[in-house]
Amino acid sequence: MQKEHNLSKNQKIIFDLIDKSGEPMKAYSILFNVQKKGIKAPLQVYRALDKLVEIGKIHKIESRNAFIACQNSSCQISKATAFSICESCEKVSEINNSKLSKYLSNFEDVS
Amino acid sequence: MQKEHNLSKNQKIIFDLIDKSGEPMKAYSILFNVQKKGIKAPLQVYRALDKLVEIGKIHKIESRNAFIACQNSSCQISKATAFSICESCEKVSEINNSKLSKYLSNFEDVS
DNA sequence: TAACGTTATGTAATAATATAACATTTACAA
DNA sequence: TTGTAAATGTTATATTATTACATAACGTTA
Repeated sequence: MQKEHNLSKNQKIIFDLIDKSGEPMKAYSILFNVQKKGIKAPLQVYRALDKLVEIGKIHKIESRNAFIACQNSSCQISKATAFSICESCEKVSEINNSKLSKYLSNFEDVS
Repeated sequence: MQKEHNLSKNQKIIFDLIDKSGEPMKAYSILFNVQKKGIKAPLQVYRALDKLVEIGKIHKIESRNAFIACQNSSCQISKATAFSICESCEKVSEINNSKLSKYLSNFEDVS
């Protein structure tokens, strides 16, 4: 089990949005969606996103510059995450493969 | 063996620069470095980078917005590439693990 | 509860990364 | 030699992310 984190106001607004959407969301799209809740500037979004990534509630899909809620919050896979991304429909899924996550977790560069 | 590609002028200039550097290079750093060779605009750089990625001569490190020469140009690993990135020194290495590349190559999302 | 350190927030400006749109030139096979 | 795809050149602009600085809220512990 992961440590319980009390999300701050902005963090909660932004996490809820991403979690409900179920798919990767981009920072400025998030910004647009939360403006009615008083979040007005990119930095407010990026700060919340940074924190949410840090505590493992969301992941950044680097190749898309987008953020998605973690699907494995109760297990340790969240520390070694990989995604599949369909090249035609763009559907993103968190890969759930214990061998892969073990390999990534234990990875040491021996070069 | 991979198909032989004849690089165009801009592609060759940019590939040579990345290949010689031996580490990930960012697009605007590349641009700065090739201005004396007549490449003056971001788009000229991005177009060459796109093509070089497409033919497998370089990889994009998505989390760094940077490009590095492929270290496996003569084998099929180049189609299923992963990198290790040191979190303190930033050193990047292309992972060479046949089981991993086989897993990635054969990956099918069954969800 | 007062004082302190830490975390979160607010705001403006700007840096860094990437693409759109359009015109022209080059390479090369039919 | 000409038709076509690939590559190039150029300007403008869109998108993504950070710097810098000020203020407020939270939690601890003296």
